[in-house]
Amino acid sequence: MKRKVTLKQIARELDVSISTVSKALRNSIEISEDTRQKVQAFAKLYNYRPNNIALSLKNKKTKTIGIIIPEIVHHFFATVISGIEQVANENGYNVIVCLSNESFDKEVINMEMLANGSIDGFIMSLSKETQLKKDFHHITEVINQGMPVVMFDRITNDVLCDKVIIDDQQAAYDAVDFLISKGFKNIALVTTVDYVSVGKLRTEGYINALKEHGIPVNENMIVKIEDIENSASKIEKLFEENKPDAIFAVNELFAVTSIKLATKRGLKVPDDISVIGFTDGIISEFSTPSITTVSQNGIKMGGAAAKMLIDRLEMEEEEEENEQYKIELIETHLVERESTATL
Amino acid sequence: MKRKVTLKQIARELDVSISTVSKALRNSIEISEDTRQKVQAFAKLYNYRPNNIALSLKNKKTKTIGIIIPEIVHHFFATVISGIEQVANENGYNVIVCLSNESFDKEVINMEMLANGSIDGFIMSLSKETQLKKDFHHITEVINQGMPVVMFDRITNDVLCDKVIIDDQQAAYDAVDFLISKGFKNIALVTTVDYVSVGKLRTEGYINALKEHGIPVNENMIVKIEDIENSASKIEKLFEENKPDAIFAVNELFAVTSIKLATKRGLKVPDDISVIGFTDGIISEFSTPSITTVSQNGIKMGGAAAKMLIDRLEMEEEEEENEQYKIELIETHLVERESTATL
DNA sequence: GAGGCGACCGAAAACGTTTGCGTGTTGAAA
DNA sequence: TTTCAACACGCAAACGTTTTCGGTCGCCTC
Repeated sequence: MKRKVTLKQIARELDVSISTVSKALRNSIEISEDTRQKVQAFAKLYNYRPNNIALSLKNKKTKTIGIIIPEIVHHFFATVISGIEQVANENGYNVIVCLSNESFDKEVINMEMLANGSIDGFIMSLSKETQLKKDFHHITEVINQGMPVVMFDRITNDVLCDKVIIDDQQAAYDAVDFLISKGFKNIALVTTVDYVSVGKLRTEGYINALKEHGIPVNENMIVKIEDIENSASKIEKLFEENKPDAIFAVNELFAVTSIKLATKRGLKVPDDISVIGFTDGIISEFSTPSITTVSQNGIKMGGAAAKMLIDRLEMEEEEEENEQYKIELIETHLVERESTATL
Repeated sequence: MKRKVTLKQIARELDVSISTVSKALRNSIEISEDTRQKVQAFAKLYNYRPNNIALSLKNKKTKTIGIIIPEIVHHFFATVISGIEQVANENGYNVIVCLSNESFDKEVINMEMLANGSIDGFIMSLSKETQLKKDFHHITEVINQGMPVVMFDRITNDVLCDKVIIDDQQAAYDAVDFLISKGFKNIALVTTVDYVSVGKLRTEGYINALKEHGIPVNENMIVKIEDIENSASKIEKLFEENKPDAIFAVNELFAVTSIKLATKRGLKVPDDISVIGFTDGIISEFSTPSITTVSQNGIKMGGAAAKMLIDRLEMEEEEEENEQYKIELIETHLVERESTATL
């Protein structure tokens, strides 16, 4: 077992000083051609690689991005990470991933853990609990210490920082507008409870679309789901009492669950009822029928977030002063599949 | 913007030495009660936290685990990460994730990047290209430098290290055995190309199950898929020429694709044909019909891998010498859903 | 032969910790 | 008054780098 070789060891072997070795390896003109060759040959032979930790300490830069998300077993978040990782890698950064599991406490602990020098900046999406508590002190604290933060998807306006989002309201509007253009008038909404920011915005988009087309909003057509496990009865009640001819669901899990329950009642999708989901994930693509959905490009979101963070990290001090926080909108588009028909 | 405070700054403010501050914070009896109080109060006020990088450099431990996987947009790998992260977190470790995107080169680059001090050990699953090339020098090199590696799922016997796998052959055998017990005799296999280790093992399990029940193995009933995009024609040909009454697919993507193509031909699942998949992911659970599958507990695999790695990392030197490499088998079980019937 | 210059190299500081050991001050015992 | 613990604290090294600032040659110039 040959341990990693250090500058000091090379210096000792070759009977020169540490600084000479360092300079020789970086091709400094201060060092004679002769010594340079010798050192480089030796370094190559012993496969010398500078120690990242020592470099980080010296440069006060870790070249590492911290990601804090609620869950990773969730196609959308996985695609975002994928997008972040790609851009990060292209720029010589690594990513370190922490999961809050939708818990406020774990989000705080993870942030504090990483904020002590392990990373250069954060990319994060809020946990449900954090959104519910509206307590963002852990984030503002980190920002106050000079560590940049980029929030995506589940954001809050109470924190000043760069953000990457989709226009949830517009996207929802477009989806419902699409249904209306297909001739549906009895359109139900399956959404989250209000404190989930994206759920709320999508709900607003739904309402706006109906209003603009002169369709009255019926509160009974709006189902708010807290917990997917216990959602069945609420959705079944919707079918029973309101007989919608179309459903707009704010995520793909709600969409596929709605389809399953509809099928169970003998309703055919899309012949008897059309369904549109949100978030173009595995489920929408592979379930039968495949689901028409608002595609939210996670790769793009992640990439944009990473780019924003790295840009800020590599900004000169002067620029930093007069740089405003930005909000980047990632465009969405409707992917039409089998779960929608024309009335 | 108040920058992070260091020992040095506290020392200067309080007019004591750095070592006094350090010892006071660690409650050393060397320091008087008085000074201790003063230092701790000051540290608390300014929210002092030791710098992780400096600690890493000193202790030669980063308390960070490197994960290298082919993809993250893949439910199974996401669950594994989730399992790793949980166990790692409980033990005070962070995880840093790198994706090889099934590329040998990227796998090598990522490993080299992390091996230079950034992490204490690796948990990894091989990329397809690496499995194809059978070139593992980057892994053995890392191990030779004294950095522990735990491989999971896509492993190789050419590298000596701890491993976490499922008994792929047995699990496949059980799945096919289940189909046979339901009365099926015309069982097709949709699998990967041979160099993917798990695909090969599952294929062997399929063959064994048939043989043990005296069912002849028909090569035409075995479809090997290289690329999911171009798989349709091969599977369609299978339906056309061999009319299987059941299909065993070695992953859920192959299973759902088979179902889709069957449905397209007018075959009803499970009335006309039964399908069993592998890997219990989102698709199996939510597609219609939901898919009977061999459940491969990613969370458990990840947790076991993390535990093995951490155990080894925290082993004393003496133990380390006579410690053998272990292979841990994670049990699988069949989840029966709607895609299988009794003949 | 003195001064200057360029080529080549080393010492040391710095990043932020921890820790073994040395040292000064005190109080009490002799 | 001397001696010796005990106590409280500081010094310095160490982890592995990079980089600034000198320093020592040898050679050239006048």
